[in-house]
Amino acid sequence: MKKNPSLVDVARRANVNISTVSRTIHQTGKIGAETQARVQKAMHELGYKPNRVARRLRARDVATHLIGLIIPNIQNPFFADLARGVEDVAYRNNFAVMLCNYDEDEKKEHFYLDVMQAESVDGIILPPIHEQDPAVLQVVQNGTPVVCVDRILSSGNLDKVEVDNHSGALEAVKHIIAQGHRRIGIIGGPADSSTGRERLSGYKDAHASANLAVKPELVRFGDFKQESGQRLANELLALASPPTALFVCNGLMTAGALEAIAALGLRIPKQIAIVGFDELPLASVFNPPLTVVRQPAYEVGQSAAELLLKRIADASRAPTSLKLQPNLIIRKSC
Amino acid sequence: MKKNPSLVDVARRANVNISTVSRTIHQTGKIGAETQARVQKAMHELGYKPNRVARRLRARDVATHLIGLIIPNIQNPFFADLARGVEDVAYRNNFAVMLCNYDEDEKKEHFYLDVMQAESVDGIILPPIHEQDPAVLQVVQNGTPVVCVDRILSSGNLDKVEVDNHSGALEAVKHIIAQGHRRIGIIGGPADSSTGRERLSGYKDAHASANLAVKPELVRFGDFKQESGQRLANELLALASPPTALFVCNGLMTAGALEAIAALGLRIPKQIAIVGFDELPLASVFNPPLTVVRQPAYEVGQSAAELLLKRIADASRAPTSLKLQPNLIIRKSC
DNA sequence: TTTTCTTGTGCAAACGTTTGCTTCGGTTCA
DNA sequence: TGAACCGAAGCAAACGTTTGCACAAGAAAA
Repeated sequence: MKKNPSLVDVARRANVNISTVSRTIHQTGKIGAETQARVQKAMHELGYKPNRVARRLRARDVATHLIGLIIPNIQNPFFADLARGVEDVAYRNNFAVMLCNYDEDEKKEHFYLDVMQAESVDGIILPPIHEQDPAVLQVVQNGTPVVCVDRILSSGNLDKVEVDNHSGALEAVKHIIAQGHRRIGIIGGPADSSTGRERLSGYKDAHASANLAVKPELVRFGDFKQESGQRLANELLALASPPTALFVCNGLMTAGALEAIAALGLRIPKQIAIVGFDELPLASVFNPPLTVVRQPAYEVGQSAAELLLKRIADASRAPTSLKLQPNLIIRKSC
Repeated sequence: MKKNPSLVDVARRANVNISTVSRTIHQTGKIGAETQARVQKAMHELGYKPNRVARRLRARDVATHLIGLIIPNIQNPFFADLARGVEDVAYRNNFAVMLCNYDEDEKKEHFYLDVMQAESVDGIILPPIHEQDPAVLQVVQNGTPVVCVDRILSSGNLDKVEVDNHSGALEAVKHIIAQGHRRIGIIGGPADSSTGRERLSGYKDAHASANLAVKPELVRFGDFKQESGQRLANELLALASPPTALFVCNGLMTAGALEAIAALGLRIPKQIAIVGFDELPLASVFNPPLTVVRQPAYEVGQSAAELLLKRIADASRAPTSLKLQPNLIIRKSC
């Protein structure tokens, strides 16, 4: 294992003290021009790369150029897009991103939260697993900047970026109703997630504004994974009087529901109409093309990263809360 | 910023030396039973969490439980699956994963390679951007364990996990030929990537074994992103005598090609048949369901992580090279 | 000439670990 | 009664930075 050159090596070669080298790198303090040149030369010759670990250890109070991103599931295209948004902004600002998946598993979320603190990242971006997550609050109290995305935390005065789930769902279900549907099944998210709740409330409000009663048997709660979409769609479609349209609250579950529909041989939209949350890679070329609520996932990631970077630069700024608008893309599935 | 408790705090509270605390944690050296108990108690009361940064700084020669994963694009489902494979294995072994996207951009790849070395990760998993990537070799020479996935490095005797691209493409194109097609367009990957080359060679060999000539105008090279799939499909389909079938060398480009086909209003498979590399989320419920070469992406990630962990544990083991088989899933698009 | 600023540089502490070495009391063995 | 050993715990160095402080030498001010 060849050791990387350190400050000491550079200093020795340039015949100066390590502090001079450090100050040359950071342009802090007064250093004579020709000394700087000598140091630069030595660094170059040795191929010196600062050791980020040592830097982080020493300077708790200084930006270490590392942020953490903890997401439920990288296989969900929504989060993949979001992650790209975060990463692109980070890269432009010379930050590295440490990305972890918690897979909707609270234990895993906590493990990664611990890891990130132990790595002393400059800040963390995450969708909290549910609205009162004491572990996240704990981190905040420790002084680590946190930006919530997608899902929010009920307590805690934090920077956050969310999507207007209520209005997205409202618009979608209004559209479904406008197509003449009266029995509309919903495959929702977990009841304790803010996104799940808000989308459900949009569904309910759309019913209310059309003077339609919500039928409890048409309301199901999934876990945002594909399998639950399939299972719940099957349950709904097996009802004595099944829904004529389905509103599915995320992309993966929509894919699952589509599988169920395909297996049953039902025709879309005649026998069963469907509107899903989240754009999917093949949605526009699907046959029929899918009507979906498109979330600006990439932009959510970007904004969150920008907010986090601002907070890292200035811990005292007032928390900002952004709400991005989704948009209903009407195609042929409803 | 509340400071996390350190070894010193624990030691003070338990009335012992920090070394005793450290040794209690790692069960190294002889520590009396009641001392251990006292230390445990103190750690618990203080909520002590070891500082990973300090640990990494101190112990260059000891596993620091952090591995790096550098991938071209997290928005490509193949890599998302692969990443999950890596992450699951890592998590089971108490390793954290630092994930970065280089977006097929060499400068970005190098930036992240630098970052990971500077973070002194225990090892790195990556698909090299092309076959002779000096930066990667440099890292290897520095003594950092590296496992290549998906794409390989021509020099360097490394652990690697690849997919049998040649046989996957061969089988797929043989199937296309067996369906009666004689003019088969290929939308390939970059010519300097091993995956691109191998898939192309499978395409050629399938032609050869059927005594078919490869028509140069039917061979196009994309960049594994969606846009290029769309553009090249349009080019191919605009030919004076267009292909009757398309073989598309990755999932994102397949989605792009599908867009082009949909825009042209062509019917699959009658007017244009299509087989793509990579399974896609909606492929099985697509209309018609897509015939694809499924790559065991998750398993590639798993195996790579296992290999890397083994190498971290024992630097002197002989490099292992794994080749996983893809399988052709015949559905209705060809 | 002496005093007071600059300017450029070095010294050394600190961050939180891990670990080789030392120390110290107590057994065991001759 | 020593010599030799052993088990338990402490001391201090090291990892590679950053940074407050000290210091020397020359310049400016008195």
